[in-house]
This record gives sequence, structure tokens and C-alpha cells, in this order.
Amino acid sequence: MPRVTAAVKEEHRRRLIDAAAEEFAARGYAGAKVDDISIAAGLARSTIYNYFESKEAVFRAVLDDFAVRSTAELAEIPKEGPVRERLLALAEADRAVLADREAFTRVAFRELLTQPLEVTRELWPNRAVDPFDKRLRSVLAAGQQAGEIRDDRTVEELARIFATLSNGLLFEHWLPDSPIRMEEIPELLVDYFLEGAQPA
Amino acid sequence: MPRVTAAVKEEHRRRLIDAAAEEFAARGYAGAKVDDISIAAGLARSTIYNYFESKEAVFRAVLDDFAVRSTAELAEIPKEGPVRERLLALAEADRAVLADREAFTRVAFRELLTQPLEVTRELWPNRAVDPFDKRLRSVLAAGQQAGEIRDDRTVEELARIFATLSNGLLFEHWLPDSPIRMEEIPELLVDYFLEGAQPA
Amino acid sequence: MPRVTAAVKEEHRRRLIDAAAEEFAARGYAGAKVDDISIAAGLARSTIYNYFESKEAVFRAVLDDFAVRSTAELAEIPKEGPVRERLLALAEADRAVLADREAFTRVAFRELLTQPLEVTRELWPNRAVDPFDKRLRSVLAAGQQAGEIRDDRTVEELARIFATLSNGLLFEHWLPDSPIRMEEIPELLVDYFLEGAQPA
Amino acid sequence: MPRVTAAVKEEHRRRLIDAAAEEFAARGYAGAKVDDISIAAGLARSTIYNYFESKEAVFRAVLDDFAVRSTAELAEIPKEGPVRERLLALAEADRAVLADREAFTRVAFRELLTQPLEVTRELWPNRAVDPFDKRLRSVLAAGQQAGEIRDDRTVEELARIFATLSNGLLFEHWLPDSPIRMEEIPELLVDYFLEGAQPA
DNA sequence: AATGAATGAGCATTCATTCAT
DNA sequence: AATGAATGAATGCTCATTCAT
Repeated sequence: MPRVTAAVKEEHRRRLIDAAAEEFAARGYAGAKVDDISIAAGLARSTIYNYFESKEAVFRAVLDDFAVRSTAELAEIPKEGPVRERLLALAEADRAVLADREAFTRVAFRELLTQPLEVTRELWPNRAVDPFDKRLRSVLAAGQQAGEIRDDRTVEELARIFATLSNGLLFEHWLPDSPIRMEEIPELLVDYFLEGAQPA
Repeated sequence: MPRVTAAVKEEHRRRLIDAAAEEFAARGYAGAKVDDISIAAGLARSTIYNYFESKEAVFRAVLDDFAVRSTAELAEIPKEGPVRERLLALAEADRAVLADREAFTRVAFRELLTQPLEVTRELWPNRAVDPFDKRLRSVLAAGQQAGEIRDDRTVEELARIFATLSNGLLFEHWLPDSPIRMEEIPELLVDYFLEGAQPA
Repeated sequence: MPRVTAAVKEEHRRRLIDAAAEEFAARGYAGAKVDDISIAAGLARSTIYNYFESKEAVFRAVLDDFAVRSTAELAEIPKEGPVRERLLALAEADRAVLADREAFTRVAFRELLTQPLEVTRELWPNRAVDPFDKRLRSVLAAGQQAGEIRDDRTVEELARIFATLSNGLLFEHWLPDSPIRMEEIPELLVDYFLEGAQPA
Repeated sequence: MPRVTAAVKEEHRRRLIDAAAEEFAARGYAGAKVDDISIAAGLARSTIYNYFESKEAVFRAVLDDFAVRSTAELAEIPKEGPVRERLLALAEADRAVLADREAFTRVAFRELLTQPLEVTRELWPNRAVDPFDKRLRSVLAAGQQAGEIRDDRTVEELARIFATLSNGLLFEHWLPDSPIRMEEIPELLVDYFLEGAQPA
């Protein structure tokens, strides 16, 4: 029999990932200390190296874990109804996932902006297969069909703009003293995405 | 008389700032090495400390230098004409400034996403006084007056969305294998900002 | 289980303190190199930082270690007998402690002459509570009572002069090419303290 | 004609030595910065190197200057009279010289306690030739002749004790929160030197 | 598997000294 | 003689990673 059961090991792994998410969120990738993560997880100094190869591997694990959660969350979105409502549901779902790990997401964004980590390159959601993006594109296609969405741009282009606005709002929300609150982002996103600056 | 003239010193300072911009861009703030910057500028290891107090001061100097350039660039923008054209001119001017120091801008964005540096906090353009933002708001106000821009949102809100889209597109452009090229950003920005996803 | 046992760790700590005492003694506080101490203790460059927070903490540890030894040594001194003999016993005990760490004591004296280190300020024996000084004062008081010691000065003043002569002799002994040997200090000290320059 | 007159040069040298004495006094030998001395003297950064070879040479110059002053001061002492009075006059003269540069003297003592500087070794007054010490020995010899001073010790030994007490008192005076004031040192010195702890 | 002591590469910064003007 | 920019050796300390137990 192994010294610890598989369940205990799984539990340790879970705690390490959670602790890592918090540490990375609080101090950034470079600033986070491997030892601190291990200790925050209730284990000894370098026990984390029994679970992960390196600091970068820990970061990757947090990202993976995050991806898994996101996918799980997505199930709920309505597959019918007006475009605006379906987009709103998508945006809300996205926010729900992000809100859970907002600080870490911020760091992930941050790391994406330089290439210190090969990880980030790999792990940025490949939109072609990203479930969220697939759903988004199907909603947009339906909207075009119904004449509610402009069709001088491809669905991919429109989806990209949706993501652009979404990321931009998140960034704006993260700026010092931003007036934008996380909760209002979905509505702002959908409203501006659909209307732009057009007069009503 | 000193070993080098004031002109040479100015030249060295220039080279140090340029080298610093590149180093910070390539490796991020934490990753950049002070020694490397000095050497990349063609000077000896620690000569940079004759010009700047600390690593952070170097970073600040690059940001300042950037701010100075931006302001200079802005002069050219037309103060009359259709909203779309004036917005486009603004977006182009912004892009011109960014293009010059794109990599460094990327790092500045990056550093903004954690607050390791008081600098960044201070230096994020205070939109109330930012000349670019002031210009933008005056264009938007004129557009509202002319009925070309929605007026159920304040000028400040609209300006924020413009910035949001702008930052979002930049971010999108920086993603690995992004199809968005820097040059097309101004047009995309203005088009989506004005029309949203509305059918023509 | 850790790489080395607690006993080994204690041994390492011991070696580090000894090595530090020698380094500080040889080069002064500022001149001593942390790395060299670690290496002199048979450990790797920075291993010393597993034991002490900083260079100053190492210095403090040496001082503490010294204080512990001094107190231990003091037990043996006779509590009865003629003043001269009891003073001599005290002086001998003091010398015994010093001889053990003479070079370091020298550095401690040295550091006391500027206040670069808060440590030194704190650690200079508070004479009111110093066991050596308490013993000394009780001997002097007994001497006054017996009429063997002048009583136009307080016990505190006399004790201070005793310390003054003691420190002075130590200093004299440390001068280049001094004829005063450590071993003869106790006798010189007691003789001059009691007789001054009086003819027999 | 040289660019500066000899008088100006002499004046600069004077200012450099004075500034150096203060800097060394305030920060110790290692802590003092050559640049700061030069600037404190009202000259530019490294101008001091036109006057002295190195930091150590500056220190030596301060010591020399000090020695010169001391000798000058000594002239005043009475060559006749009771031993106690003549010793007191010597002690007072010594104090007068020290008081003038007390902080620097402290540093000189300090540097004497390790051997970072060959200077100190060389420059510690060679007592055989030191004018102060010569005078002291002649007073003591006279005292022995008159039966006022013990003669079971040589004049050299007695002079050494006098110096020992003197240095010890100085040191005591420099201790944190010492009750001993500079002005009372001469009297304490002579009294204890002559009487020791003997009852009156 | 867990532990934590040991390791050493790495890095920002200081400062005495040199030297071209 | 005066200047001050340039230099580079030197050093305290951090932290990811290794490894013996």
C-alpha cells in the first residue's frame, strides 16, 4: 500500500493548484514563489515538486484546471431565443467563470503579453475548438440569418470583435479606479456589440 | 572639462532609453537586466547608473519618453469634418505612436495588470487630462449634437468604450497567430465602434 | 526526512558562528564577506542564509554566543576573602572569556566606536544587570566597609574605573608591538586599580 | 603662471583635509565616500585625486595634520611644580587637542582595532619619540625622585598605565549613555592614576 | 511520498579610481 | 588644475531546484 492513498494525493494536488492560483494572482508569475505555494497548500517546502516538474508546470496546471472548469460551466446556455438574450447568457456564463478566478485571469492576461512562458502560447484557447467560441459563432450565424446581425463581416470576424470587446472591458475594469464593475460587463458588452455608437 | 561633452551625454541617455525600451519589451520589467541595457546601449556594465537612480527610474524614463512622443504626434488631427473621419484620424494618430514602440507598449500593458510598480499606476494616462482623450470627447460630443452618435450614453462612457475597443484590438493583435494586423486596427476600431453588429 | 539531521544542522550552525567570529575579527564587520563565512564553515556560498536572515543577524548571533559563554564562565569566582584576591579572580575570569574570542572582542570594541549597527548599541552589557559587574560591585562595597577601598567615590564610580582600566589595558595590548601580554593583564589591572601610582 | 596660485592650492588642500576629517568621523573609514569629501570641500567630484593618491592617502593626511596640531598645542605645559599639577596640565592639553577633533579621533581609535589600513600601524604615535609621552615620562621621573610616585615600576610602565587610563576613559566616555563628560576626564585621570582605589 | 537543508546561478547596486577634455 | 563621465570589481541577498533521509 502506498504511504498516502490516491484520494489524499488527489486532495494534495487540488490544494496545490488552488494555492498556486492565488499566489500567481497575488504576485504574478515571476513574483510567486514555489515554496510559498507549497506551504500555502499546507505541505512542506518543496513537496510540490512531487506533483509538478517545475514552476512553469504548476502554472500550466492552473491554466488547465481553469479550462476544465470553464467548459463545465458552459452547459447551461439556452440554445434558442432572441440573439440579444442568447449573447447575454453567453456573456454571463463567461463572467461567472472569470469571477471565480478573476485575479488569476488577470495574471494569465498579463503573462500573455510577453513570451516568458511557452505555456501561454500553447494554452491560449484555440478558438476553432473552444466550446465557448463555438457556441458564440452559432448564435451569431443564427443572427445573421434572421437579419439581426450585419452580414458584411464573417461570423469569425464578428466573434473576434465580441472577444475584443469582452477582453477590452475586462482590461478597463482592471485599470486603477475604473468605474466599470464586473457585474455590469455582460450587459455593456452585448449592448455595445450589437448597437455600437448608433443612435437608437 | 568632462570626459564627454553634454551632447555626447544626451546621446548616451537617448541610447540608454532606446535600449531599455527594447529590453523591457523583450523580457518584461522583471526579466530585463539593468546590465544588459547598459551594454546594449554600447556603454559599460553599470554606466547606466550615472543616468538613472534605479531600474524603476529607467522604466519611468522610457514611459516619460513615450508620453512626450505621443503628445507631439497628436498635433496633426483635423478639428472639423464628419465624425467617422475625425475618429479615424485619431485612431491613426494613436496607432502611429504605438507602432513606434509597440513592443514596449505591450510591456506597459502587461505591467499594468499587476501593480508591482508605483510608476505604472501614476503613469496610466489620466483620461480627464489626456490630450488624446480630450480630443476624442470633443469629437463624440459633436457627433451627439449632430445626431450621428447615440445620446443615451454620456460622452465619457462612449469614450471609454472607444478606448476599450482600441485596447481590445491591440490585445487581439498581440495574441499568437492573430490575423489582425496593426495597420487595419484604426479602421476596424472606428467601424465597429460606430456600427456595432448592426446590419447596414 | 530532511537531508541532514537536527544534530548536523546544529553542528553547521556552530561552524557558521565560529567562522563568522573569525571573519569579523580578521576584517571587521564591513570588510567581512558573507559568502566567505559560509565557505569557511565548509558550506556552499549562500547556505548561511538558511541559518541567518542577514549579515547583521550573523553578527548578532556571534555576539549572543559570546554572551552565553561569558555567563557560563563566571560561576567559579570566590565569594569570600581579601579584596585583592577576589578582584584578581574576577579579572582572571574575564580574561579567560576574552582570550577565547579575543579577535572578535576586538571587533566588537571597534564596532562600538561608530554606531553602524543597532546591534552593538543593544548588546553592550548593561552594567546594572551584567553579572560580572554586579559581582564586582559587591566586592568593592565589601572593600569599602573593610576600609581597604576609598569611600569618597561611589561603588558605581569605582566599578567604572575598574572597567576603564580593564578596557584600556586590553586596548593597549592590542596596539602594534605592545609589550603587554594578555596573561599579565589581570595582575596589572588589580595592582594599578588598588594602588594607583602611590609609593608602597 | 599656473592656473591656480600656490595659495589657492594650499587652501584647497586645507579644505579637503577638514572635510575628510568630518566625513571619516561621521561614517568611519569604510563608510566615508571619496566623492563626498571632495564635494564637501567645495570642489568637484574627483578633484581630490589631484591632491591625494587614494582614499587611504587622504586618511593619512588627516592623521598627519592631527599630529602636527597636537605638537603645537603642547608648548604651553609648565616644566616645574608639583607632580599632580603637571600631570593635570598634560591631561588638559591632551584633552584640548582631542576635543577639537573628537569624532575623528574616535574613528582613528576604531581603525586601530583592525588592520585594514597599514596607515594606522605606522601612525600610531611611537611613544619613544612622541613629545607628549616624553614630557609625561620626565614628570613621572621627577615624581619618583621626589618620592611622590612609586618606584617599583619603571617610568615607561607608569607612562603606559597613564595612557591606558586615558584611553580607557575616552572609550568609556564614548559608550552609549556614558555619564562621563569629556571635561572631567583630566581630573578623573590624574586622581585615579595617582591614588588608585586607596583610602585617603 | 514527504521533508527541508543545501546549492549556486543570478542580479541590482555601490564606489574608488581613471582619463579625455 | 579641474572636471565629471565612464568603468568594472565587488557584494549582499533571492529563489528554483536537487537530493539524502
